[in-house]
Amino acid sequence: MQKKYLRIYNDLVKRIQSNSWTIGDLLPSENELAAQYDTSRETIRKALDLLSQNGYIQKVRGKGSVIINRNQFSFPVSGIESFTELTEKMALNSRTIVHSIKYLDPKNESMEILKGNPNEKVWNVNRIREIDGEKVILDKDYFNDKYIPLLTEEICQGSIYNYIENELGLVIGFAQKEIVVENPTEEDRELLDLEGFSNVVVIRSQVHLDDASLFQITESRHRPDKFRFVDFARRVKN
Amino acid sequence: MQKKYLRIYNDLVKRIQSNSWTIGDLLPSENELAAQYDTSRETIRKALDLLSQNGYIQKVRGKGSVIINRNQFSFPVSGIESFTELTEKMALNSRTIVHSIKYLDPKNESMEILKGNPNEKVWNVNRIREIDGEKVILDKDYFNDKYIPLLTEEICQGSIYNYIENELGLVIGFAQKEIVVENPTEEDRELLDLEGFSNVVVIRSQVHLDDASLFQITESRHRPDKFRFVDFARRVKN
DNA sequence: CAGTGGTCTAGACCACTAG
DNA sequence: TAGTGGTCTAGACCACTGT
Repeated sequence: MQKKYLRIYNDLVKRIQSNSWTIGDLLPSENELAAQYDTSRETIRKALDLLSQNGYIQKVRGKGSVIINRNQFSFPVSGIESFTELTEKMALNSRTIVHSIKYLDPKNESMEILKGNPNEKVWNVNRIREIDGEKVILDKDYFNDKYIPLLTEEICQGSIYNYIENELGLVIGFAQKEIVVENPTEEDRELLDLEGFSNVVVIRSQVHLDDASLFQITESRHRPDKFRFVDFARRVKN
Repeated sequence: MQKKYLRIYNDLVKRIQSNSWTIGDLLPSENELAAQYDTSRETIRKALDLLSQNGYIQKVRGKGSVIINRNQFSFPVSGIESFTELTEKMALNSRTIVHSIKYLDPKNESMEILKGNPNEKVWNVNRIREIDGEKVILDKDYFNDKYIPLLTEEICQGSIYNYIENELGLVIGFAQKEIVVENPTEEDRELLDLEGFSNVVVIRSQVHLDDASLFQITESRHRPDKFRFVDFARRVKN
C-alpha cells in the first residue's frame, strides 16, 4: 500500500502535465479533492504542499491553488541530481573518463572534514566529463570509506549514486553546496579543454546520508560555457 | 495571537543558536515537545518541518531529530534575498549607484514576458553596486507598472524590495532563477570595474507575487570574484 | 520491547476572497 | 455571504530504531 498523499500528488502531477488545466487555472478546492480521492483534507493538503514545493502550484488564500509556469526540462530544481541523471534528462551526448582512483589517508589533506575516527580513510575519484567530444567538467569526489568500502573503475564509470543507493542501500538525505568562480588550476588546464577560458565554475558540496552523517564531499569544476544552474525559490512565510 | 507553530519554531531556533544542544544531539521527541509547549503533536511537527527545511535539523525515523551543521553567515539558503539584505548580513562596505531609470514600452524589447495587457508599460532600472570602492555588480530590473506605478531615484537608491513590501504592501511569492556565465557586454565593460576579467556571472530571475502573477524580471551581472551562491538541498522523499 | 517519527482521520474555528 | 485555504486538535495505527 503506497502512501496516499504521494499517490494523490503523482496523480495530480500527471493531470497537470497532460494539460488537464492550463497556467492560471485553479485546481479543485481542497474539500472537493478530499471528496474525489475519498480522504481527509489534511492528506490532500500534504499532496498540495508537495506540488507547491516543486513549483507546480501557488496557493492563494481565499481563492484556491493556481497552476503556475514551471519551466519543464530545466536543470535541477534546487535538488540533488547526479551527472548521469542530468545528461539523460538533457539528452546530451556525453562520456565519462575515470582519471584516477585513490585510497587516501585524510591526515595530510584538507579532508579533515571527513573526520570522525582517525583510522578512517577516504576514497578519492577524479573523473572527466566529455560533452560532444570536449572535456568540459572535472569531478573530484571524496568518500568516507566507512560507507563506501570499495570503489572500482567499473563503478566509477557508471553512476556512483546509482551504486550507492541501489547496491549499497544508502539513502541520501541532504546536501549543502556552494558555487563560485575561480582561476583554473594546473590540473584543470591539463585535464580539461579550456579553450582559452580564464575561469572555471566550481561547485563544492557536502552530501549527507539519511541519518545526517557526512559521507561525501565533492568538487565539480566546469568550463564556464558548460555551466547552468536553475533554482526555484519560495518566500518563507512568517 | 501569533501562529503557534511559528512561535515554537522561532523558540527552537533561538535554543539551537544559543547552543542549548550541539551538532549531532537529538532534539526532545515530538511527544515531549508537544507536552512542553502544551500543544498537539501535529503542530510540533509543523515547527520541526520548518527547522528541517531551513537546515537546522534532519529527522531520522525511529531515532529523533538530529541537529545538523548549518553554515551560519552564508549567502541565501536557496531563498529570495535582496542586495541590501545581503550586504547587511555580510557587513559589507557597499554603495548603490542608480545609473538610469526608464519607462519603457515593452513592445520592441524582449520584455514581452511582462506582457498581459498590451497597454501596460515597464519600468527599467539599472543600478551599479560598489563594494569596497569597486563597481562589481550591475543590476538590471524590469517591473510591470501595473504593480509599481512609480519609481523615483530615491526609492531605487534604497531597497526597492523594502518599498514594494512595506510601502506598496505587495507580497513576494516565489522566484525562478538561472545562473550562467557569459561574456561581458559593452555596457558591462563601461559600467563595471572588470579588472581584466573576461567573464561575468549572470543571474536572471522572474519574481512572482503572492497571487502568482509575474511582476518583475531581473538580471544581475557580477564580476566573477564577487559572486558566491550557497544552496541547501534536501532529497525529495518518495 | 518501548520509544521514535510517518501517515491518516474527522472534526473545528479562523482569515481571506469574491460575487 | 458562501467558499477558499490556514491553523489546530486528539486521537489512531504503522514502520523503524535501539536495548
